[in-house]
Amino acid sequence: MSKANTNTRPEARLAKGFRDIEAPELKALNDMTGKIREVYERYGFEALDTPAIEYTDALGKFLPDQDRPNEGVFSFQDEDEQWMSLRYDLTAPLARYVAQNFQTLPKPFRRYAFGNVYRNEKPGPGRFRQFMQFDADTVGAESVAADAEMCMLAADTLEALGLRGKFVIKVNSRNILEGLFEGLGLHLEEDWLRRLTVLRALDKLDRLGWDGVKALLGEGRTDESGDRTAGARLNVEQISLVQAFLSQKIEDENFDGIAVQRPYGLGAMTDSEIYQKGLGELIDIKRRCRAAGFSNDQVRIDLTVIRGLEYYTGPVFEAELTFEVKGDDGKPVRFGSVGGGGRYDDLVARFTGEKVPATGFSIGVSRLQAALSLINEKKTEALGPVVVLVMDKGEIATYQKMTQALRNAGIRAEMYLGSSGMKAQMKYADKRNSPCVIIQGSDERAKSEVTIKDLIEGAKAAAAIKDNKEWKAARPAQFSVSESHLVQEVHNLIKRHQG
RNA sequence: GCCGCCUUAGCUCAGUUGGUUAGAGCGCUAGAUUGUGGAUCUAGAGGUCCCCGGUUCAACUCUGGGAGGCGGUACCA
Repeated sequence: MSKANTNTRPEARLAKGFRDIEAPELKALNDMTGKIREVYERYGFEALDTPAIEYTDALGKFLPDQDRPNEGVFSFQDEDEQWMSLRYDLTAPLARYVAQNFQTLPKPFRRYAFGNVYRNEKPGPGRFRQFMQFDADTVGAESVAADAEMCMLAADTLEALGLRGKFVIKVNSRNILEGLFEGLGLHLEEDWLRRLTVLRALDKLDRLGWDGVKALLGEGRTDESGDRTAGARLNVEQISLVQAFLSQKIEDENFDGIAVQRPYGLGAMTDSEIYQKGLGELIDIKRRCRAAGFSNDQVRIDLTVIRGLEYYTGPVFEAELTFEVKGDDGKPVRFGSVGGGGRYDDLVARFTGEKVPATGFSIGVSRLQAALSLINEKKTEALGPVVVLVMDKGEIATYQKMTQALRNAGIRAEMYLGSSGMKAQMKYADKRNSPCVIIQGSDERAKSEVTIKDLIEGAKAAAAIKDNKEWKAARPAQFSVSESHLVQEVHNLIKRHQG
């Protein structure tokens, strides 16, 4: 290839917001999803896989008043000019599936799903444009019992992942917030934009604190970079009402009974029918969780939980990690929520016109894994395959036979497939993290033996040896056995290293 | 989207107040060691100094624009 062609060659690069996952992380991922799956199965959810691509209208993501899809979703047109999109969550495809198979499904329908979802947004630290979710949903159950179960499922799942005492499932209800809006005099029809702004502001409470949120509720806020965010233009009385409202203590420390402490002046707001409905839901969920043996630390009422803005209609949940980890720069890393969900009673109705109650919980697998990997800082690297060295190209059949014998005994093994000499083969095995290499040159062959070199022991021995010649003469951590004992000896060696 | 910072070897980064052959560490390849990975030493390969235009005798350096990356913020089912 001449130099002139250089600029026509593509650059080998990852698409922005996407990433490669290599063996050690893949293993951790598989372990983790296995544990989640086990809990979901135990709760009685049924596995369901749906495609990564759906028709855009089925996902409900066309821009308002336009025949173009929402910018946040990856979309393209097929040859019929129909818009298709990569799924951005697992709930919208579920709604489509339920609507399509409504007649034949058992109701309530309870399924779990696991897979990659895609969002066409600016990636950030720990935020990618492809990431994994693990969802469980109950469709067709109106009872708040179904919501309570979601909280239990979430708690049990995080317990199963070894996070006992390190997480909390926070619960709130949209109906509570609806009560707040009624109290503020913001009505659904004429004030929906301000209501949205209020929700957005409250959603930032954990990051900005009350000072920042108050600014956003009022006139707006200018951040450090000089970017201006418009506020909800509430007046001072309204803002302090919001703060007082959200600071209500709904539960006492022991939660033997529900103790509602109302700050002064909230009477009118908390008397509303919709607020009482929400309060009833929260108390019901708490009672059920307590009865099922979940503690106050595991499932807690928190009126500041907002969740998504679009489709939730009742209780909402958020799983949050409560421990702090310092990043490479020594600054604490925020994980935020690693999962969430809630009741969405209108999603299937988009297709059928029939209102179908549903509630679900979703784990952000990728984010949770990032958090877990910071706790278990030392990730033990998995052993690679045993490598059978090719000492003599004329004897490849013999080497292949040895390799196959190891494989048949359930041992990961491979014959060196490159074309380099012994030294390079050793380096290769080292890089593969092989437990040992198998050597049979003419010396061993003459005696019908093989040499097994233990790379892990060898590495330890090498640490003590300064002089290379001496070390090589000693040939540490290797031994010869008769050909017939090869499999057994390798088996023993691997067993030793796996503890 | 908005604001700020950044872009020099595979990686992490020096450097040139604008001057001729652009450096280091790590990594890689090879040799010292003709059948032995990880220590040590030596050598070698590897660069359109992000791209396009402008100023200049001269641009990797100054300037204008663009792209990409990072961070904050906004949006986020």
